[in-house]
Amino acid sequence: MDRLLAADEARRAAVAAADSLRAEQKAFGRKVGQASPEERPALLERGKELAAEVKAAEARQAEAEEALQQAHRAIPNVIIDGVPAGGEDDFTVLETIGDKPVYDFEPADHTIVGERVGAFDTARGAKVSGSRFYFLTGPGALLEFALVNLAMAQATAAGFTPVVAPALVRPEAMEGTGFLGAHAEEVYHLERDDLYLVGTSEVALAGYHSDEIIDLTDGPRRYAGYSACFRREAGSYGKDTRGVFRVHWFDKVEMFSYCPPEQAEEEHLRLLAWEKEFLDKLELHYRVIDTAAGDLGSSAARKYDCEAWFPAQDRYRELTSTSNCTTFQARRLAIRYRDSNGKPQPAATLNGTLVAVTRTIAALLEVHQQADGSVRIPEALRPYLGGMDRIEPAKL
RNA sequence: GGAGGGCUCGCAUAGUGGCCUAGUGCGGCGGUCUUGAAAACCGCUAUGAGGGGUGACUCUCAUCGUGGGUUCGAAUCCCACGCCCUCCGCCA
Repeated sequence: MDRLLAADEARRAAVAAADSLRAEQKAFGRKVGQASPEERPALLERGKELAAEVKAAEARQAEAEEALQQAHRAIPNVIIDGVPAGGEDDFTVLETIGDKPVYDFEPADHTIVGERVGAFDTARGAKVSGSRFYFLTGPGALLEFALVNLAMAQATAAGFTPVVAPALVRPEAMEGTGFLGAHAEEVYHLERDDLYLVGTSEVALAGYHSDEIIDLTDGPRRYAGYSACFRREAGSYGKDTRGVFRVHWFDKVEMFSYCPPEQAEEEHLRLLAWEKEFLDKLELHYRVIDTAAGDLGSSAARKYDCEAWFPAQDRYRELTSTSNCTTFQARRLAIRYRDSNGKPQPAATLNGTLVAVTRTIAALLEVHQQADGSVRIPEALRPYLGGMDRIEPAKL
């Protein structure tokens, strides 16, 4: 913090120095313009000196501004009061919804169920693209579209603007959303074109209103973005290697909201409520956690995760996650709104998963499997599957 | 991939080295006039950084797509990049 204040002080002084020199040069320029051709050569000597001084002052200004930027970028977002302290395991459980389902047989891992009903093919995924890739096949492919359509229908009904967002973005968007900080190793980069593959459409949806002053007088602006998502999964070697639980690529519908900072905490709870509504429709048992400060990443000031119960793993695993980024992303991306005085101010940005397709399919297969090897389709999803109420085991 | 044209303060446009402290029109906002409105007239009209006043305000600097360069001086000249448009090629 001290470093930041010092850097800002230095920048202010450098700017003031450069400003006054520029003013002097400007006045001098006018004098030269009005001078007669005979008078000019004598004046130009002084002009050269002035130009050199201005140049030097501007260099110092640029340096001071860069230093301040660096100091700023190094600092992650400020955590909201009440967020649990500590690391990954120090979360607080806020609530638990539903009861653990009871099985009168030994529930199989989602990988087994998926193969049994022919929902995906990871062996051929690996053959074609490498480990952590897959083909969704038959009922799995249909489930993807059903889940996406159910999510988009819910979001649209709630007033979100549906969006299909680009999966490749420029460095500014990646940097501005905070993904080149602590999570830089997670991100795919295309060197040749200097483009990044997004890990979430949050990146594109935040970039959408960058360098804009948006109108928030009618309340938050909400977008539901669908895109492919790519994650290197560096540092997770050997973790969740089977099936489609943790993969390098998946499709996702993401909620994204822009609102005035003072409304951000209530908006965060609304996003959480929409996530819960969706999980309820899928008839899943899950809990909501308040992620600890050490596990927030650089952009979030608070993060709630919904973790569904996976019976074969006998664990709660993250299905959705919603972050309140307060003004962190908006300050970097120049996303502003006019406050009640008409003055531009950084807006707050928030995001939340509606459905991360493959992981949700994994949950559905594992949770709704039946003794006969079939998988029951939750009621809400059936209209999007032509009325199908169960997936039968594939032949062979 | 190749060739050409373009990017100016909400929109449209003027501006080819100093009188640009960026002009004009439209739109928008406020006012005068009016019973009310229209018209007419007057004023205002972006962003950032910094300074002055309790405040309505006011002053300085920067910004003409972005970044460099040339020059005493750049919207204007040079280079690179981004984006848009037209045509050719290729393509789902």
